Amino acid sequence: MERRKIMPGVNCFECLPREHNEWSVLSDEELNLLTQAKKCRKYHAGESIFAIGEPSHGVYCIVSGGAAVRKIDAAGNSILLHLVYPGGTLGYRGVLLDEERRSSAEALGPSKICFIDRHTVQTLLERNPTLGQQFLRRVVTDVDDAHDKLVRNATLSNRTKFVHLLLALMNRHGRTATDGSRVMELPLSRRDLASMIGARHETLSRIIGRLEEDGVARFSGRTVCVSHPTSLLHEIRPSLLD
Amino acid sequence: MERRKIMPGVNCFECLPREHNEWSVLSDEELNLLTQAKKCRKYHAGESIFAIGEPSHGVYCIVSGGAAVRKIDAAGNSILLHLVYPGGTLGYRGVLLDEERRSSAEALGPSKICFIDRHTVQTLLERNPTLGQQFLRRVVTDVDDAHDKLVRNATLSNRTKFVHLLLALMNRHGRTATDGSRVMELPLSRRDLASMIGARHETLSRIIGRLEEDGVARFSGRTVCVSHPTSLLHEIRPSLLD
DNA sequence: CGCCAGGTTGATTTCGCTCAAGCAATGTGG
DNA sequence: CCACATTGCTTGAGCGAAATCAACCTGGCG
Repeated sequence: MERRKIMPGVNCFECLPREHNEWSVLSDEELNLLTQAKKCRKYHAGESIFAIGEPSHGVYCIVSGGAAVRKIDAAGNSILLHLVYPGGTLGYRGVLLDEERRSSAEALGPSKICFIDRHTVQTLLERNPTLGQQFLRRVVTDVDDAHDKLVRNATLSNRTKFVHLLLALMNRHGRTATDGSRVMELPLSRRDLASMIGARHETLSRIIGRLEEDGVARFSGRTVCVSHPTSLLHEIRPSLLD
Repeated sequence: MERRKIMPGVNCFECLPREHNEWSVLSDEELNLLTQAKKCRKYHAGESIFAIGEPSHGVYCIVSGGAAVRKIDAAGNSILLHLVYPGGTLGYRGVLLDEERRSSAEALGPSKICFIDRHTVQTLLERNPTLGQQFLRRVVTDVDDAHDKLVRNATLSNRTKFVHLLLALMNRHGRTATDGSRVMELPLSRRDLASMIGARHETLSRIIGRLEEDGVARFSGRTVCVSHPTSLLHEIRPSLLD
């Protein structure tokens, strides 16, 4: 039998990531409602959060860990759209439009993620208009990010797109070593990394090889080391044409 | 001297496109406020609505005609992001995030477009929470569209992406002739069409040539004729592999 | 008339995809 | 414990799509 991994102890008052996202505007009374309604769960790495075609029962809030959002293209290829980190909210599309899920999500690593059912979301939105404003801000920044990605995809080479991705991942997952170099453990397979920049995994393999040849970064399994972080920034300069 | 093309006669009660968008939920009193606050203007084809770097003073509502939204990539290339049609709202990003414009917009053809200043938007949002919900729905569908575009860009060939674009444009601008063929006047230059699919304009030229060779469509200046509309749909099938 | 913007066409090269093989790590059933 | 599949990654060879560089054509328009 599947044992429910509900964690009753956690409450939203003490939730640290919550202080910096859309739920920060709730009153104590509303926080009480949220605490009782939400269902917090631990996910293990790679575990599915929701799948394409499911009804959208609610939104998910990342407490710790992270999540990856996927889509499937017309030919059946899996495309990794973006990653969500603590404080981020997941799955609002289906809930707000009252439609089936059109993307899937899975835990990036061991993660704690709260589920908030559609009814509670609706109630809170009606009771506290400020929450709607905050949600609006989140979604607008999401559309903004997507547009920036579209622009990059339109003109950049696979190599440059990958360097952009590396920089973004390094920001989230990297540590600065004592000698100033940056190191991280990649949270994704090469296939997924490739899909994020719209390339085949073989192509990504070659790009990685070339980055190593050029001394930009060193890859060993899922460990990446950039000895001179500015080399990455130098890569994405549009060859400054002044 | 520049003559202001304000049109005082138009009021939001009679605005037809408004009945089907986020502003449809306003009360009579709120509609009065909107009618008095909004500034309606006629734009001629290609006229700038707002530009990158400007402060975001308000949102724009398309009454008739249309608008094109652009971004500039790091190398200075102009990328056409998407088109907005009557009933659509423009420029909400800068207003809701209180930031400078990061895209520009221009009239697609002769257009009537209303301006609603940030203060009025804010007032209406606070006074009528349902408006916020409606706005939320609009922005969520926008982010959804952007994600779909990202997925298409990740895997499809330039030719297929262009066929997708043609279909979308045909839906908006096409007429069905007596013999069942579909005809439209392209609202955009080849350069802009190319930028929408992330290709060079030379490449688009060749794609158009090949589409004509293959009998899919005929191009003459800005006029496009698709004699058998299903041929376009047949193009975008992922070679149906059961 | 010359000039210019927008578009087409050609020649060449580069990039990235496809197909294919090989390899290491991991798992599985006998 | 071994034989064998499986999965994720790398590498190679060949090819095709698209970018690049360039010439040239057309229709405005001063």
